[in-house]
Amino acid sequence: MASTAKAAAPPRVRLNRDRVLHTAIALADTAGIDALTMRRLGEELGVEAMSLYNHVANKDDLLYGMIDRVYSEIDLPSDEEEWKTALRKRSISFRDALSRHPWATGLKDSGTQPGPSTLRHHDRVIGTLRNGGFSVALAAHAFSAVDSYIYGFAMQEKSLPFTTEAESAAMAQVFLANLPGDEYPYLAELTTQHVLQPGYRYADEFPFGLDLLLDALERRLAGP
Amino acid sequence: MASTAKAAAPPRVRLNRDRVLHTAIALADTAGIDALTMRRLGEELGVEAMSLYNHVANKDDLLYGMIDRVYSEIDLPSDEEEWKTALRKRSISFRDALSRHPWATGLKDSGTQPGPSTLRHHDRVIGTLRNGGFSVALAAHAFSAVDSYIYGFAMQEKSLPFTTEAESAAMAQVFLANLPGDEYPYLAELTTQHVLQPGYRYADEFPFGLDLLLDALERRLAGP
DNA sequence: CATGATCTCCTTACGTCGTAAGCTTATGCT
DNA sequence: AGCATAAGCTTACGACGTAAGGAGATCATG
Repeated sequence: MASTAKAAAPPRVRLNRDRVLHTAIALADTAGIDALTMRRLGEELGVEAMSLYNHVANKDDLLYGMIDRVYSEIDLPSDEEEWKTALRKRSISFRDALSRHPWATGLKDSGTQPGPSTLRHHDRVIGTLRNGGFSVALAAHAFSAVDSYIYGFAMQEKSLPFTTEAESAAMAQVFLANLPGDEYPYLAELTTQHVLQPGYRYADEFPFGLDLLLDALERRLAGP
Repeated sequence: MASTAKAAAPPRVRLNRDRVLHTAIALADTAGIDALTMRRLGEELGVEAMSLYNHVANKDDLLYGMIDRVYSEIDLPSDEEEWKTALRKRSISFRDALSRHPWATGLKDSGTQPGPSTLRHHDRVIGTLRNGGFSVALAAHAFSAVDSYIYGFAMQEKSLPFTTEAESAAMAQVFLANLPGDEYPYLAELTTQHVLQPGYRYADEFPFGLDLLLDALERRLAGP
């Protein structure tokens, strides 16, 4: 009887940092970063908000942990491939990760507390460049250029109010209808002749800029 | 005496949207975006928080207005210069603006409600490319690539916990001391041999990536 | 100039947020 | 078995954005 009572006792799953981070990311992905409140996250985990503080120092710590998890999802550059293809693959993987977790782009002070996955990622990217023949200075320049582009692209993609082709078309129509026809002629032209073309998705613009950068880097590496 | 009373009456300056936006930007610049609350902004203007709502629909509207103001600070590309130099100048002016107003980089949904200055800016940039011989599609690609880079660079710059050379050096020292020596060898190398070199400032990395992109675009324009 | 409408600004209040303090209960160690 | 430690809960506080509605100033119209 005592044992029955015990058996009926809550089959509660203990909380831990991993479960907290995992659920936080899932919540931010599906409901948006604004929905990620301590109370809501607690609810999602069947726990009161304040209990989360046993596994996370505060909300910023939670966010830092989430960001490091996103970095851990990025495929590291292979060191068996040429630097250019290795870097290209990891760049696409990087953008994919930011596209799966749009909230990770533009979190305040995201770079101030880099976690282990973040550091490892950076280290491997720089290593790929160095082993590809880049000087320390050129590797630093290249790293800054490529990652700025990826980050900025993800940011723009996120801030766009559409993602699918149909949404794009709808938005573009509204946009065109609302803007003073001849005041922004080039913008209107680009909208009708590019954005409104069948099959357009902003995400498809990504490889263009990436290859622009990688080709240019290759040239710098070979040239003077 | 009635007149004396009248003369002593509050020499109150009327509020208007322009004053609200101007003061909001100044506040965000000096005290950070977190300090920009409706109450604090009201205080700054000698007014109660709720009075602001006569000139601004809500806080998002305030932020949209601020962002459009930042765009209005960017030098538009001259149409008397070659596309490349015109775009280069405007890109540097763009980054300068984002550097003066770091809060403007990464505000949520910044692109969903473009204001008139934003639209004019985009229109002129696209126009510069079109008149420089870019096809509509190539202009769209180029615009996306360059502005993603600028945006991303500003983002990284903001998220870095240092700006001056002295701060960089101090941070780098702490960073090196704290990270597991041989776990991130390339990162360590880059830090000591690049970041810790005298005269280093991350902002100086900007022209490298920009010229990489512009040179590459020039080549695409000429080539196939 | 008078009078009514409209706009500006203020007061009060509500629900939500992150999280400090201190309690109770569960776990782990000796 | 008994106790230290950790995990989770309750309650509460101050700050936030902003809804509702009142008071005073300003403006439009006769």
